[in-house]
Amino acid sequence: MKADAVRGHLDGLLLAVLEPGPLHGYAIITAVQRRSAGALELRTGTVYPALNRLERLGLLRSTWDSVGERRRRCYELTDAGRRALAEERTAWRAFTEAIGAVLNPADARPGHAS
Amino acid sequence: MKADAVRGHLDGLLLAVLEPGPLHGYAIITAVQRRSAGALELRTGTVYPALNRLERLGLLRSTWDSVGERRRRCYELTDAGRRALAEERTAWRAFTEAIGAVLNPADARPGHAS
DNA sequence: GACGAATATGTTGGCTGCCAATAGATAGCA
DNA sequence: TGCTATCTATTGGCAGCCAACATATTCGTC
Repeated sequence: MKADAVRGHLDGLLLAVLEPGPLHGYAIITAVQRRSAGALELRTGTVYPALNRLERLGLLRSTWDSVGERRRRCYELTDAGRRALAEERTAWRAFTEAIGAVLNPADARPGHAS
Repeated sequence: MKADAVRGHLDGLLLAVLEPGPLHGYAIITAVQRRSAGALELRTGTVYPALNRLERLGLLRSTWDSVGERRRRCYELTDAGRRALAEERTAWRAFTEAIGAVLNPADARPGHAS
């Protein structure tokens, strides 16, 4: 996977891994990596600023929680975040259909009764 | 479709619309637009520099052809271009599978016997 | 014969947004 | 005593697409 590939789709990834429940930043990175079978390795310089931005936008809410002396910042989806996630999924579908239609015009697209 | 969406996938689009046969720049833009059902509207400032770059890379070959007084620059795929297109398709598949797996983890993916 | 729209090719500057590099702290293990 | 994993965070850079601009031909139409 070439670097920079997630450009424009990062927000959706972050919102998606937070859908099942709250996670802290480091766990978000490993969750994305695990869910993508190792294909997507986000960097801290990518994730932490993005999480802050999403919180400023009201899509996430964060709380500090302590495990012993270690502090973790846990993020969870807000209602607006869930709506945004739904929009990201719709946009992703439109995006892949548009690019896919150009890249593979002869697609049989089975199961799609037009 | 948000602007900037094709970032990282432009080369594949250009190579793909040239697969059936040679086209000039303006026709390439309309072809992408038509194939994507209007979703992708590439700009000249995006396409012309990209075509030049792809020619420098040896993936395209261009010839000037004249229709009356008007001059058109027609691009066609080279062998290297066809190989690059195949790679772009493979990369696109890996990309959509990776993002899709994170975005829609519960995908039933019918027909895929794991 | 003038005007607009479509056809056709190109360049320049700028901005968005991800990444590499860097920094620093705790915890567990050998 | 180190080494690795866990955990958070900032800064600077730059790739790459786009908006805006510049220019010319062709065709319909008024």
